[in-house]
Amino acid sequence: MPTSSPATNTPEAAADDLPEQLRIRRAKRDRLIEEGTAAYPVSVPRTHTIAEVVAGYGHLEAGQETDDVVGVAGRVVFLRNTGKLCFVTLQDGEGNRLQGMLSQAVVGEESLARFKGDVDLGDHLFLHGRVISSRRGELSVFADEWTIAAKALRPLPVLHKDLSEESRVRQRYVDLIARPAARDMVRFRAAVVRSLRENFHRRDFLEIETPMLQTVASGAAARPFETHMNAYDIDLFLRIAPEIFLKKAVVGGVERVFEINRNFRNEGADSSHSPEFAMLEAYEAYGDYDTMAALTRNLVQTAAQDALGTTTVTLPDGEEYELGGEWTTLTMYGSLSEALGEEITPETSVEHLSKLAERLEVVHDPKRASHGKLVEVIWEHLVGDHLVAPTFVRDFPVETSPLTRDHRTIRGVVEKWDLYVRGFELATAYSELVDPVIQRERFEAQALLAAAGDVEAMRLDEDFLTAMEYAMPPSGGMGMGIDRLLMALTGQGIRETILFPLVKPAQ
RNA sequence: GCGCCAUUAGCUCAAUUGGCAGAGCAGCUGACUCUUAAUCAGCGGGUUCGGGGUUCGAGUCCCUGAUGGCGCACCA
Repeated sequence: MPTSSPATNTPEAAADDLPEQLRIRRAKRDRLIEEGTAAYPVSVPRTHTIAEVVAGYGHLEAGQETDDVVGVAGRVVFLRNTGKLCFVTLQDGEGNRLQGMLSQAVVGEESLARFKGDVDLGDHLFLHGRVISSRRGELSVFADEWTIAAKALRPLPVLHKDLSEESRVRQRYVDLIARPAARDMVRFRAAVVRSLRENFHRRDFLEIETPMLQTVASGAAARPFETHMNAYDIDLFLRIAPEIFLKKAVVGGVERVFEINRNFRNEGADSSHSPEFAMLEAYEAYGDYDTMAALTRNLVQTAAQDALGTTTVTLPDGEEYELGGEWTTLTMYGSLSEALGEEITPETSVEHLSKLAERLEVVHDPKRASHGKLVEVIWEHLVGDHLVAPTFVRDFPVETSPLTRDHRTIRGVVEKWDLYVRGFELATAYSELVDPVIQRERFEAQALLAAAGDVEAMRLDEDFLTAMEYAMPPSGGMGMGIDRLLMALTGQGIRETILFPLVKPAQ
């Protein structure tokens, strides 16, 4: 039974309501402090990281000892308090592990007894001593001194079982301690984003940051989050896309530009949609959707190579997915016509498309049925849902793409592609619409949809049109979901790729 | 938004037809100078997600709410 000191340091009697294990840990902390031992020292005299010791001494043979003395620290993830020789395994944030050995003959009876009584799984521990290899060949620090570096008040979860999916996202810090795949994802994501940035820098693209708080949320078809600014007493929106401002930058002469930042969409959340998600957008003056396709393929393949070391992705189920080489290109009308066995063109009537949709039992909102909407819905059903290998789908109907320029030769179609990877949309690109007169007409068409009740119709940004009237050079533009790129490179769901995904409060 | 499934000890999970709420790890006490998810002896630990109902009796059945997972819808 722990010598429960008078609970002078315990804030409230509520401590009595705590589960047994938390009460015991709190009592240990209080006792340490009362005895004059820091439970949370300001620092410990660390000389080496765990990784450095592993790298420097990993070659030791079983039983081999050195006289090299190190000070190391890490989280206790394994503890074996035997009689006169104790074992403890320390882990760093990357999951590197190093064993400590504490012998009564070296540290003395009193110190070893304190070690057994004070040190728990989950604590941060400092060890000072010689680097040796145990008789069983485990690299170890043979401690002559030890100190608690930070006392854990909560027990670690079982380390050889995964946390429940809910705990993983609600307490990611615990997930990171317990699950190697969670640790790997953090570093993998950083490597991917770094690869993207370096690739852009090599191409002389400038990275800029555009407003997140906007008076009009435009640039995409989506419902925004709303907020209010007190100082100006105006309603503001969290951006749904950076597109409008990036194009303004292009007008101003920032001719190769990109941004990697967060978008916010007030819509459903599922395994491939998050209310806030990281987006890459890039614009290139004097480029078009073909130069964007080449750029995008290089960005994805280079990121795979940089972060993964290969363009062959191994999915969680063990299957391999190839991102390397050239990618298939389809046209939307061509692939749809082929799948249907009849020619579908931009001239095909809404009535006929509606009948086709009905026959194929494609669900769609009849109130929003337009030629473009129907073509896309039927295409997704017949073609898109079955695309597995990386595929560019080109040349979309005009109605659903208000920011894209008309195709240079085909009437009723715009120069836009979507990149599909394993059935989801990874990226999209346009030959940007730069004619301010046509752009205004497109926005007016969207306004009609909005008036008819389409909450996702694109909003008009007057200042954007003013900017266009100063003339924007012919340009290509591209957008890619960073979280989706991580999904493509790992096969994981979007919530695993985001370190701290939004979760509903448990109440 | 709709449907299905889940929620039990610190963690991961059991509990037969409605009949004494359990295991492993973790914890506590003790033994052990080479342990690796150690072993051995012993001991604690529960608002069975919240609220209501049926019943002699509810973890289990019914209603309702919360959270999560999956599917559908929505998401150019």
